[in-house]
Amino acid sequence: MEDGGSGVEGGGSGRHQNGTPKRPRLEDVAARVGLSTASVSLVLRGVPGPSERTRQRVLKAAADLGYQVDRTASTLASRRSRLLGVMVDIHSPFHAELVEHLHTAAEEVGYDLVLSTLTRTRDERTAVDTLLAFRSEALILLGPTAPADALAVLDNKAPVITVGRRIADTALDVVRTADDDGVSQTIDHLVGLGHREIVYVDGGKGAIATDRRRGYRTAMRRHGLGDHIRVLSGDNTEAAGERAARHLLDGGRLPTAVVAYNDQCAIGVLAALARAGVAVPGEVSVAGYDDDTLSRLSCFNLTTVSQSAREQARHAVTAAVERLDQDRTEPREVVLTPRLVVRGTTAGRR
Amino acid sequence: MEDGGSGVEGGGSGRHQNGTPKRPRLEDVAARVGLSTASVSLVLRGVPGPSERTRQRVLKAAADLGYQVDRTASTLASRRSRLLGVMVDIHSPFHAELVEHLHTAAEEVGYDLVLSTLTRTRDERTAVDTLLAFRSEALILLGPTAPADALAVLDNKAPVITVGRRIADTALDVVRTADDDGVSQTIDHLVGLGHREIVYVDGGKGAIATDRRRGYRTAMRRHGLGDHIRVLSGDNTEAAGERAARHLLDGGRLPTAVVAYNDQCAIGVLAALARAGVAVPGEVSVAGYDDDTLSRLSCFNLTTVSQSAREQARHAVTAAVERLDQDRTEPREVVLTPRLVVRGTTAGRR
DNA sequence: AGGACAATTTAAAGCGCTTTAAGTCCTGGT
DNA sequence: ACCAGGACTTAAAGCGCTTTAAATTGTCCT
Repeated sequence: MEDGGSGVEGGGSGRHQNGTPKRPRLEDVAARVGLSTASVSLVLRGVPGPSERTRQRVLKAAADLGYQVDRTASTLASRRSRLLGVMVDIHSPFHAELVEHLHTAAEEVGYDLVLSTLTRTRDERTAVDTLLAFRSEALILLGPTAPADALAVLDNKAPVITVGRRIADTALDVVRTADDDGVSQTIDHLVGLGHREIVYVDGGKGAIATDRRRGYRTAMRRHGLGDHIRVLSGDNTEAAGERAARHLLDGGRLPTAVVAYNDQCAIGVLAALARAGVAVPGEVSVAGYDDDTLSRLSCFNLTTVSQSAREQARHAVTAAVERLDQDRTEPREVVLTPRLVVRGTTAGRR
Repeated sequence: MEDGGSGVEGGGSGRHQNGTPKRPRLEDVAARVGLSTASVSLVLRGVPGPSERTRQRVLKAAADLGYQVDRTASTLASRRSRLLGVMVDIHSPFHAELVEHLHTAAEEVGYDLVLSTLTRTRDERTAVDTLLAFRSEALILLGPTAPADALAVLDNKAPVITVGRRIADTALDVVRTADDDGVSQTIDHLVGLGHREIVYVDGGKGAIATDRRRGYRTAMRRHGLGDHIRVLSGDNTEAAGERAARHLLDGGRLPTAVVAYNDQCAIGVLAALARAGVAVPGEVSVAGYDDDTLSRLSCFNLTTVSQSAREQARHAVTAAVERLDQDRTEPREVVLTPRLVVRGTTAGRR
């Protein structure tokens, strides 16, 4: 009861004016309870040692003062930021999902996230430099496009965990799904429904596109449909899907199914077919990839492939923690199996 | 030429192992050129004073060492983080756009951004605490839902700039667009095309929804169409749009135009109408709000209202800078005029 | 040569916290 | 009584940088 004063500070007392924020420091809390900053620090971090009585008083004082630890100071002092730097493309719904799960996974192991985003005017280099400036202990890069050797150099500054992209023979940690497997599952599904003429709309020359295309080819051959393999050029846009579909429509005979590189592209296909009066899935079945928010819209209800964001996020965090706290040094590649999500755009042959 | 050594450090020399990152410090750079850390600091920050020769040598040494300033240390030492904390909903395409412009605007005035996102398990409180822990000098909150008084309390810790939401009589800075005006423009457009029976699908009870609804009512009356006012309950989801449209379809007589609270909702309307074989815009015109990525998809090509993300972002950063560097203390509210984007879902009455 | 003055450079004191080694107090045991 | 040992506390030394006041040079006059 010998505490000097109590209760919340007078309203508005801490108002920032003339650039004098007056944020309470550890020392202020210490003074309030007549203890050293060392003890207060111990209590606030939950380190065992301080007595129960001290603990209570400190906690109360901190709450009264509205004390909040200053990360910059504690990072500097402890030589640990407990921060995982995450590079994301803020326009990607899939990245959004990953970030969501990264947050919960990181929290469980006592780490925080700092996000740095790619934009039209902000390249990967800038984004990563920002993460490093914050003293991130590890870098989780979502779908980086930088060349493998650049990533390897980066790895010298902080462990790099690449998510969603295959990287040939490097010492980096990689978490991804088997893209070829995903497309393969789609083909199996379609063949199972009786389809034979299945066209694939390509996604360009990236590592991911390459894998998905391979998955298509391999699966077709496996089903003895090597002669029906047909790849139309395209990319990850709706426009590409439309173009491909129009090409098919102009070509006279339509295939019975179209598998697109991703959902955006698939939706372009869908739009073009609808405009031409072709029934989906009545006359033609269509499938995408990514399980984008788009694909779930009831007006599309697109059959697609889900990439298990949750699992990828957890593995990425685990990989980081192993590097940081369990000094693992050999690289690890985690390849997850994607999951086919059958919705309304695929059906048996008429 | 008296520099000790030169060129890039041996490959992989800085490898982190056993948690010993060995990141170069200012002192290392200083030692390399035989100067004090004070001089190096001056050069690296571009402060005038150091001679040209010193400048060159320091810059080279820093580059050779791969030196990168440690934000935590400089923030602590300078008592300035030059950081603007931004709270975003990472799933929102509109926020994504805002962030993109916030980045460029902030960079122009020498500030950096730190992002903190809302997720299903991460509330506004947590997000804001994180921003404060990083010592953000101002908080830019995108579409916060916290009550006005909670925001006012927050404002005592750092200037708060609320974006995209109206806040009644507080001392906070607000940047937003006139939601009522946006809907109003849509109505004007439709009336101009000859429509009279225009139904509005509501967005619920938030501040934004209220404004938009009011815009609808006011505009209808202004055109002498008070008798035709008809508001269907709904929310910000596709499902709500479908429900509303089905209600209209079941009701027998269709209106000639439907204006929805937002694009998601409008797309639900579109889907339901399409399923029922109603031609858009042939029989019924439809309009949304937000100029969502969705609305631009050629398969929707939705007439909608754009919220000028770029301008809102610039104003938000300006407001923050005025508070921080030009000690403005009176609150400012910036209300921008939204812009109607006429696309393919609205047309003259048949 | 001597001194005033401008141009550079730097010593040193922190920023707000963590951490380690060193206390300070009590309890008991003997 | 006295001391070992446990339970708490705390003094003090940084972390990697910025910043201010002061020191060091160099330059130019008279």
